[in-house]
Amino acid sequence: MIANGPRSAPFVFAIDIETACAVKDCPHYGKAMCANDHSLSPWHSEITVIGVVREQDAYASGQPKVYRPEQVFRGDSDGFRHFYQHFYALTQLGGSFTAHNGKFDVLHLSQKIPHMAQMLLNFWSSDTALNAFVWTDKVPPEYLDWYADNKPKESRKAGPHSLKTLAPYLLKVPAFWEVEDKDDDEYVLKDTRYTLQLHKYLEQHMPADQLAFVTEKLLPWTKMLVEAELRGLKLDVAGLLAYRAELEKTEAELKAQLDVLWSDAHLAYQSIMMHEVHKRYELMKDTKAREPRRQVALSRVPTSVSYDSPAQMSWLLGTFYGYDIRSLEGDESTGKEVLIRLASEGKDDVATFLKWRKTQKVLTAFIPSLLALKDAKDGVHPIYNPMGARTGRLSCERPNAQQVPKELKKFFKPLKGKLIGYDQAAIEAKLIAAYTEDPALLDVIASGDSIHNVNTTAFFALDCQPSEVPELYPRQRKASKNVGFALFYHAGANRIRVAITQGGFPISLNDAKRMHKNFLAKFTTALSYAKEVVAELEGGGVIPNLLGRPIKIQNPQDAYMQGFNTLIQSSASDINLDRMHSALGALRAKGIEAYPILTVHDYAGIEVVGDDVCVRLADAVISKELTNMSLPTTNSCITLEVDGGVSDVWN
DNA sequence: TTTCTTGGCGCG
DNA sequence: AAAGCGCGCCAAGAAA
Repeated sequence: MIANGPRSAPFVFAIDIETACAVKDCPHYGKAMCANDHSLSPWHSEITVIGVVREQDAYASGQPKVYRPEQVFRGDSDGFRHFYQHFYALTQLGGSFTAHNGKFDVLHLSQKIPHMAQMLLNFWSSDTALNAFVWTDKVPPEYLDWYADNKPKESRKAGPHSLKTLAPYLLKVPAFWEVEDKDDDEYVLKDTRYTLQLHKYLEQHMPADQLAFVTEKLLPWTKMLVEAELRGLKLDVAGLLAYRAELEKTEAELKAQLDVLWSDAHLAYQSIMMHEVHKRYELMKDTKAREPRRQVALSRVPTSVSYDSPAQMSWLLGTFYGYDIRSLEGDESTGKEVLIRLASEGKDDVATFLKWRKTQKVLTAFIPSLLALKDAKDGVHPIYNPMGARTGRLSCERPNAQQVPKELKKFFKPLKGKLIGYDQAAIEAKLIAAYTEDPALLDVIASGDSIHNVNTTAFFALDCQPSEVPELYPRQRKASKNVGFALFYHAGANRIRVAITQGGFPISLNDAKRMHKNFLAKFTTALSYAKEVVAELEGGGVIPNLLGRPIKIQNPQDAYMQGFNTLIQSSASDINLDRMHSALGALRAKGIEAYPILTVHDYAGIEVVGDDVCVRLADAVISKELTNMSLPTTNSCITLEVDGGVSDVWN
C-alpha cells in the first residue's frame, strides 16, 4: 500500500474532518453540533469522518476517499490506519495538503493519532481560510446579506471566511449550508472538494505578496499554535480549589454586608414586584382562573434585588437610593466608572459592591470554566484563532488565556519543564515611534523612558523631567497611565476626563481639553503621520504592516478610528508571533526540548524540559531571539527589549 | 424552551 | 459631529 516509486510532480490534495461530541453525559453526545462546544475540542470529541480528495490528473488514480475512524460511533477501528496509509502514500507521491482552517483538522488528527502529528505539520502547505482571511479582496457585504437571508432556519450562520460563503461566491457552485448530521459521505466530500478548488482559485487570484505572507509567515505561526494547543498547560487544581474556597468565603461575607446595608431596598423591591403582579392579574378577565395563577405568580416574586442584574442594580442605586449613576459620557450605568466615583464620594455600600463584583467575576467567569474545561490529566488547552481578530491579532477561547486575571495565572503550570516567558517591552510605543519618526517619541524610546511619564508632564503641565515623574508625581503618573495610547488613536478630551478622574484626579472637561491640547502639541509629527495613514486607508488603500501583512479597512468610514490602530496592533502581534516562532526554531536547532505553550498579544511563553544548564541556555536563546529584530527608522533603529524569565508557573 | 442581545469586565 | 482599538465569557432579559 505504501508507494516506493519515483516521486511525481508536486501536487496538493485536500483533507477535511467532521467531529462529534463524545462526552457521554452531555445531552449532545454523538452530535456534530454540541451546544457545549465539545465537538470542537479534541479532548471531548470523536472524529466521525475524514474526507481526502486529490485532483484527478495524469498521475492520479486516486478517488475521493472517506474514512470513518473511531469506534464509538461507527465501529470502524481501522479507519485511522487506512487514513494514515492513504495520507502517507500521497506524500510519497509528492503530495502536500490544503484544508479550510486546517488548524482544526491537524489539531484533532494529531491528538487522536499522535504519531502523525509531525507529518501533518510537515505536509500542511496551504490553508484556504487563512488565505481568504488575509486577502484584502473580501466577499462583498451584499452577498453576505443575501446569503444570510437564504439560509435555512436550522443551519448555522456562515461567516465571511466560511467555506460555505467562499465556495459559492468565488467558485460559483450552488449555495450550501451546514447540516445537523455531518456524518455523511456526500457532505464531507463536498467540503473537501470545494476546499481543493478554492485552493486553486486563491493561488491564481490572490496578489503574490499576500499569498506569500500566509505561506511564509502566517501558516508557520499557525502550526506553532497547533503545538501550543496540543501541549496545553496543567492546572494546579488543588491550589485553585483552595483559592476558590477563600473567595467564596469573601463573597458570602460581602454579600451578607450588602444584604444588611440594602435591606430596605430589597423590601421595597419585593413590594413593587408584588404590586405589579396584582396589577397584571386585576386585568385578567377569567376571574375563576385568576386567583390560583396570581398566587403562583406572587410566590415567584423575587425577595431581593439580584446583584447580578445591571437593570436591578440601576434601580437600587439610581432610583431607590437616588445616587447619581450617570457616567461621564452622560448615560446611566452601574459600570466600574460610576461605582468608583460613588465610592470615592464616600458611599461605603458602593465600595463594598465593587469588591463583591470583582470577587464574583473571578468566581463565576473564570474558576468554573477552568475546572469544566480541564482534561483527564488536569490539562487545559486554550485554542487560538489566528482569524479571530480583524487586526490579525489572535483571539483565544476555551479557556481564553488572554483574559485570565493576574491572580489566577499562578495556577497555570507547564506540563513537565520550566516556563520561560517574556513580554515585549513597550512594543506599542516603539512601533508608533518607528512608523511616525516623531522626535519626541523617538526621544522617549532612546532614553529608555516611558511614554506615560511624558504624558504625565504634558497632562499636568509639570516642569520636571519625564524621568523624574515616577519619583515626584506617582499618583499623577498612575492616572495618566489610564489614558495609555488612546490619544494616538483619536480618543478625545472626554476620554482623558474619564481616565484621569478614575485615577483619582476629578477634573472638568475644560481641564481635559487643555490636557488634550498639551498632548497634541507634544506629538505633532506622530499625529500627522497617523493622519496620512488614515487618509490612505479611507481611500481604500492597502498598507503592509511591519511583517508584510496587508492592512485594509473594509469599511472606509471606519478608517478614522481603526486605521492607525490596526497598523500598530497588527504589527505588534505579528512581531510577537514571529519572534516566538524564531525562538522555538533556535531552541530546536540546539536540540533543546521546547514547546510553545502561551501567547498573549505581546507575551510569549515557552516550556523547556531539561536540567538547569539546559534551561539557562534556553533562557538565553529565547531572550536573544525575542529581541532579534530591530525597527528601522531613517537615522537609527529601535531595538526590541523583553521582560520576563524562567518560572515554575505562569507569571 | 431555546436563541440572541446587552451590560459589564477580565486581559492586551 | 464626535469617537481609543482589539477580544471572550457570564448573567439577565428580551425575542422567538
